[in-house]
Amino acid sequence: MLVWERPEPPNRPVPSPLNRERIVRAAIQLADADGLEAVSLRKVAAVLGVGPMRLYSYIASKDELLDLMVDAVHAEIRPVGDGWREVLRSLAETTRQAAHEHEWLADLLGGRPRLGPHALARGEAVVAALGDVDLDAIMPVVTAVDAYVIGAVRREIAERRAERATGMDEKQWQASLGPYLERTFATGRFPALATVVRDAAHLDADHTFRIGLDFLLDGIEARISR
Amino acid sequence: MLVWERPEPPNRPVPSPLNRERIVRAAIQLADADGLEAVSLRKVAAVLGVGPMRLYSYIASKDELLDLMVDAVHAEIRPVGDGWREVLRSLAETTRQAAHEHEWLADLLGGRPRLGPHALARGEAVVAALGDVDLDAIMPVVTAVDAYVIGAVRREIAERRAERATGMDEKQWQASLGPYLERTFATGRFPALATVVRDAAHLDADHTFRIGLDFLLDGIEARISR
DNA sequence: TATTGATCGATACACTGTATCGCGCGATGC
DNA sequence: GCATCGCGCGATACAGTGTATCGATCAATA
Repeated sequence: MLVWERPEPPNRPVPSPLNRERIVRAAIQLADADGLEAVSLRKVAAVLGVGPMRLYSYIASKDELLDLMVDAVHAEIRPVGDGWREVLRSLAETTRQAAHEHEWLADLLGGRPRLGPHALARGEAVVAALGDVDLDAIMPVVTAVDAYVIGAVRREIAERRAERATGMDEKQWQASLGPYLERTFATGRFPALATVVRDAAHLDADHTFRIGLDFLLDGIEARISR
Repeated sequence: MLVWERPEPPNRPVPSPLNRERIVRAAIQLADADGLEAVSLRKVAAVLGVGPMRLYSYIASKDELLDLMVDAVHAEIRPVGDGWREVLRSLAETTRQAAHEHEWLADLLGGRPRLGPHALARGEAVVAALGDVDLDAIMPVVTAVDAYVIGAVRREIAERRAERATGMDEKQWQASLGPYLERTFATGRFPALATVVRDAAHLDADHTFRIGLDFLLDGIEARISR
């Protein structure tokens, strides 16, 4: 093809000044909008106006990008309060809140060791605020609270998604799950479970989370102050 | 191409009698051997000597297959014991054990509502064994224990994998993580955390799990018998 | 026996993460 | 100032994914 009919190379848009922060922000933006499965290296690169391979100068794999996303969110998690109990409660609540703002976090929490700077800074803040706790008790206590929060948040987000999947509101959800459970319970194979689901009081997500957390904190208190 | 040179259609291997159970078993076998990312519909189908599309007569999507896998494992989880405390402890321990036998379970636990027959049967067994607990307290209590177990197991498996990834044994792990943490702590940005990691007692996975579980059960006991 | 209907699975599609490697550009040496 | 070198970038390629489509095939029916 002759020069004349060959188009000039597009005058490169000022080569996007890239860095990990911009990449991670783009990825988080995609995940916030459309969930974790909307995060592909191609889409992230597209948001940044860049070819996919460009990202590999900054990360070695997609998993690393996910690690960076999780660590970035940990920058928002800073427990506050006086005394170990308030600190741990705050740790749990702020983590849960972060997962509400970034539902994809539920998919990632607990999936890989958190060794990034922001996660470590969070750990530092927690440990520093736990000065009134015996040194050897700190790790088990924080680990236990972390475990509870990870599991509780996962369950909560999973349920929320399932609700949303059937229709938009709780009505549709009950209209679709209710009948299934009703039919299943009608078989008589789960009498005790049926009684609980049908007759026991139902708590909303907030209360459920807090009650479980109270159980745990009560138990910790009993052993700590012993 | 003339008939003469065209090969006869292979005399069909007795069309594999398929059913969900066989499909799920094949998928679990793959996942046990090489992790969840080794489970693709093509590979599952190959194990069964069948085309990939054949599976869609039995499941509507891959997610459904994963749901079936999780439910199948729940058949193994049957808490035993006398009194609510033993039952809940057994529930936690057997779930953890199942995750040790099927590490991929850690990736799935808590990710979707568990409404399958085996999961419900597990729920029935738990609730039935909790006859000594107030009806309205059962859901919150079981939910809390479930949350703790999900989070604790995820953390534990994640750490185990990270260890395995660096080398095979704990030596290599410490040789690779240790220096990183050492260098990071050397910056002086995480003094409290550094003290805990360096000076506090370190518990193994079993103890960590049990201590957290004890915290929780103690807290539950305090509120239940009130 | 001819026709219909359902069923099965090969093929195709859009998309993924990432290895490869030729091109083009900036820096270096003459 | 010019030629050469080296290197980094990113287009292309590859192997794999989940699943929609739809033609061929076979059993059941008229």
